[in-house]
Amino acid sequence: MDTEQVITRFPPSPTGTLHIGGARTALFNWLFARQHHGKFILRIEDTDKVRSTKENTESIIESLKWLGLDWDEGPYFQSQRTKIYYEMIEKLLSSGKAYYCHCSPEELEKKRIEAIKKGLKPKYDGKCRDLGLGKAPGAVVRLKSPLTGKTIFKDLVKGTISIENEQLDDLILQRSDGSFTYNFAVVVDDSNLGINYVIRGDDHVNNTPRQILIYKALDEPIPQYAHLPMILGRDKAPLSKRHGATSVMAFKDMGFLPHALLNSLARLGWSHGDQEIFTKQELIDLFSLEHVGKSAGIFNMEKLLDLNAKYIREENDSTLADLLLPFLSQLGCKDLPREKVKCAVKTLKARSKTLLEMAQRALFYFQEIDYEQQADEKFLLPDVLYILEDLLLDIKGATSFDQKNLENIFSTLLERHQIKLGTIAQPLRVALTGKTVSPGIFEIMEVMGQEMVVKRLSNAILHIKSKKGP
RNA sequence: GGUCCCAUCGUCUAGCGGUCCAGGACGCCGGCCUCUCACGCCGGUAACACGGGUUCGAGUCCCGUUGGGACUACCA
Repeated sequence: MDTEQVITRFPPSPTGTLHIGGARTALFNWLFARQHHGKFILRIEDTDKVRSTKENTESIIESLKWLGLDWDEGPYFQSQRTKIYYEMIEKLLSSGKAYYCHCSPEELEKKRIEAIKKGLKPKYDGKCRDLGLGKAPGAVVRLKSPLTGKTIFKDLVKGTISIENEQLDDLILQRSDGSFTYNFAVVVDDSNLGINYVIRGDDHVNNTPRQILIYKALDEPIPQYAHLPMILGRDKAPLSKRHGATSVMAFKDMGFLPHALLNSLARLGWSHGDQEIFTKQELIDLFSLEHVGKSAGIFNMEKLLDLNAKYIREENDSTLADLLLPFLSQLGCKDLPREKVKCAVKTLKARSKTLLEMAQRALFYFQEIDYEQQADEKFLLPDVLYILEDLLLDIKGATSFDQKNLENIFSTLLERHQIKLGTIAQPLRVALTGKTVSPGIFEIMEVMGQEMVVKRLSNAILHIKSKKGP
């Protein structure tokens, strides 16, 4: 009975797409809810009519789905919940916890500037606080917050935080145009939806006391708070657009596996001893707010890359082939035979950090090749011509084309010419792929198949001959 | 300016007074493996911001300094 159900929430604002900071906040809320068999609610904070877009909302939802962070309720839209806000404003007004203020923005701005000039805190002077003013055009509703005392709360990651109430001013709850401010809407929504754990970014710590005051005025239970440290860019500045691709969808497009991103996000700020790799279930079981660090961190791209490579290596070929197809298609290879893609994947999974990289490396299997200039100059030389010609004969005569048989063909060829594999491996590699780097030559020949190998080898031979010139 | 928060290798971090001349991971540098590149394996590089306390003993507790960040809006 004492175990109240845990209810968390993720409230993105559709003024932009979901970036990794938001994604981590969502992840921690999701983990916490899942671990406690509670509820995770999605709420879209679209009260900023000017900057919010439908596209962003859709993109955020798509990102969350891609990451596999499913929600139990919502998405709720703040823009559709105004009725509740009106009711709560009424409640505060009638109980004397809030009041109308007739001060004009201009008047306030003037006072602000004067206060700053005098070195004072630029807060509202409480002019209309006890005037008992009524509703009027241009009036706003302010919270009548306590002038003395302290507001204290126990943050689950930062510890006890306290602030003198005199530092806080009578903040506006409802604007003169009738719309509601962020701090008010959040409290009303969280309270209304039964949110009892608020896990959010560090940038909200200073808002928390203000929000607690609203809860108190509303006479509603105050949730538990956990403030996560910020994620910084390379330059140690808070993450923003100028740090390049930070949106979750950009990571998808770069060829990252959702779980790799999730794992890497989880380890930014949270830790479980020395463990680096976690399955989703482990994350759910082991996550703990107590082990969330207090200091901001820089997102480590190299580490993500490494994790992604690890997960690619461990993923099965068939799944990878499905994931790879769209990337290949993007690069101009459409309608490929899935089986062949799967074989290609097998040769490339240990050497690709992202799906995009894998697709690029796989291109020679599916597209006409060009010789890289340096590779051509260094390896496609007349002195290996006779070996390649001899090899071509063997290849043409091969009755089966699996790796085992290819290796046999080669060992007799090497024997016959008294050479080592090393002498023809690179020329052959360039002949077949156009590059000096590729999976093992027996692997790629098997995947390419006899016909393609014959063709590329013949082309290379002609190419070398043409070089000898007249 | 005021208020609040933060501070261990380049980066992410372990560390909840002695087991730490500080451990793991990524990166980087060597080596092994080897048909190239990877993978894998082995080894190396590198940090408790500074100054005072408290204590028999401090990376770990307290205070200060310095340096970061957040908030201070009729933005969210």
